[in-house]
Amino acid sequence: MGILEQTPATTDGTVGKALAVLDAVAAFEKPVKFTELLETSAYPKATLYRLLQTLTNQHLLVHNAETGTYSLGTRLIRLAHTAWEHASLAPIARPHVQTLAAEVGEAVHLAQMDNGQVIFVEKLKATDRFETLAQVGQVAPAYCTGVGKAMLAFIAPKRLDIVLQQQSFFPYTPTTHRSVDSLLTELPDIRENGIAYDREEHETGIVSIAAPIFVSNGRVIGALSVATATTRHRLDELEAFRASLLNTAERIGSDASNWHFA
Amino acid sequence: MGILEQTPATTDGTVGKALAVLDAVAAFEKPVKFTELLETSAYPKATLYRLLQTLTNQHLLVHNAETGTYSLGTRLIRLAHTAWEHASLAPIARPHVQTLAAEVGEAVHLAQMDNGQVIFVEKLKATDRFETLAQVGQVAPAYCTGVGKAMLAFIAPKRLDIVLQQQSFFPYTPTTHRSVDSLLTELPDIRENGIAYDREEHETGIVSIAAPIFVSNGRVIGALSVATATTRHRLDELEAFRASLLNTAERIGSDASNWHFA
DNA sequence: ACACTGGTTTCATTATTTGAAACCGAGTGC
DNA sequence: GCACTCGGTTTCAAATAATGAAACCAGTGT
Repeated sequence: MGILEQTPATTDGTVGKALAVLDAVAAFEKPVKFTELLETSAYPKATLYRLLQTLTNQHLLVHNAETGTYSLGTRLIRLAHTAWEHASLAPIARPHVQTLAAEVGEAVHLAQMDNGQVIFVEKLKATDRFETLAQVGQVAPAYCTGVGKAMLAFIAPKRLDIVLQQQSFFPYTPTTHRSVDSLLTELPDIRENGIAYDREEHETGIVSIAAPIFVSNGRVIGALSVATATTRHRLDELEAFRASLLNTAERIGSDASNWHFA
Repeated sequence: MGILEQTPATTDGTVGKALAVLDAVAAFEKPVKFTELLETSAYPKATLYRLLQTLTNQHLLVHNAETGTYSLGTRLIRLAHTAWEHASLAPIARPHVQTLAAEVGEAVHLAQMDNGQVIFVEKLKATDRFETLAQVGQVAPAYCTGVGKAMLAFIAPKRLDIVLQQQSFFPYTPTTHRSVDSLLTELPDIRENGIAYDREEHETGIVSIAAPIFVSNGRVIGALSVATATTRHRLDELEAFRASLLNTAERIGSDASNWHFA
């Protein structure tokens, strides 16, 4: 496998194609008509048609006969529920995250690395009664988030290379890292302190302090952060949560070690 | 298509098989070894092997090299996030559900029908700060839940027949409906009142009052319920929430009508 | 009636999937 | 050390499913 793969999605077989179509549907913000998809997708009419049929049969998509549109099906939600419960750190970490959230009174985020991106598997905010769960499952870039950088700093060099290539370095804000090099200079610091900061790099007005989560053999399996709006706290005030944060991350890691993460 | 299909899962193509394998993995509570799956699955060694590889390539599964186990991948969580946001009632209903939850001070559940089962797309509890979101995506039987019965009472007769066949009528508690007939006798009541009750039919000590949610053309698209433990309230006390419940259901329905449900 | 647009089906061709069997590497017991 | 089993992986010809150009069907507007 070359350093730069020609086709990133090595379209393995029919399943790959079907999944690509599924993603295409997901990419639209709303129910999508056959023709709209046809323009997007690389497959000829008949093929696309059959793929859609298959996906619909499988309840991954739902076809609304009246409007002739396709949207994502409920099977995905069901699957994801189990995925989330079994494959993610969330269930293990939940009690610890809750304690931390209650203690700091700010939003606590739990994230994992997913194919170069950061995926939030838990978001809790003690003050606000509701909200939160709308965002579980959200993804964000690794290079400009606290949790992302916390993980980047500790993953194996070989994987780091790959992941770095997946970063876009889009300049979300003035402080966003705009190149691999810029990002790389920060990582040693993070490694030394075991703490990463998001200095409004992803969203203006949002800062966070993040810590990696290690499993017993030393591998990073996720990261935990306390985030706040600059209108509420300055970044250096988050420093106050540093000890609790590290502590919680530590505890989650050890719990995870005794469970399904090697 | 006969009323009773010989093969319920008409294994369409490779995609169907892959999905079946995915479900098989999901069915296990923990990371699963190749051999364990082999025993379960109907496919020969080589085939299963390749399907697993494909799924892993596609990040639907994750393969842990050290322990040689497969578990559900993060791509599912990501997909489901969008599925949940776009395909479910949840985003539309959220504000209304929140208001209701705050008002009644009890757990509010929002559910949709999914292939004969009830799938909870939102669960909120005003008192308890956290909890809840662990359960979004959970499924439950239709015949013994408030939301389930609320929907059953109003779906098209043709669909009702099919859905009824998908019910197990497992007697969870003494009050659980134990046959189609038993359930059917209750539906007219529900239709008349526009309200369904769960009289500890699914779980001892848990009762609920539920209302269907209609879209402008009269189709049911979901149901809303207020649930409580019998230790906190008796069923007839839930009656107090009836008006608010119906009101909220109504409002969600009309919002939904103006959006992607015909 | 006529030409379109949007979706569905046909059918011969092509490429993918299939699975029995062979293979491989790492333990394990002897 | 050697034969042997236990996962897991790969081979290769045969079987099957996917493909896509084109034909075909509604509806719909004109």
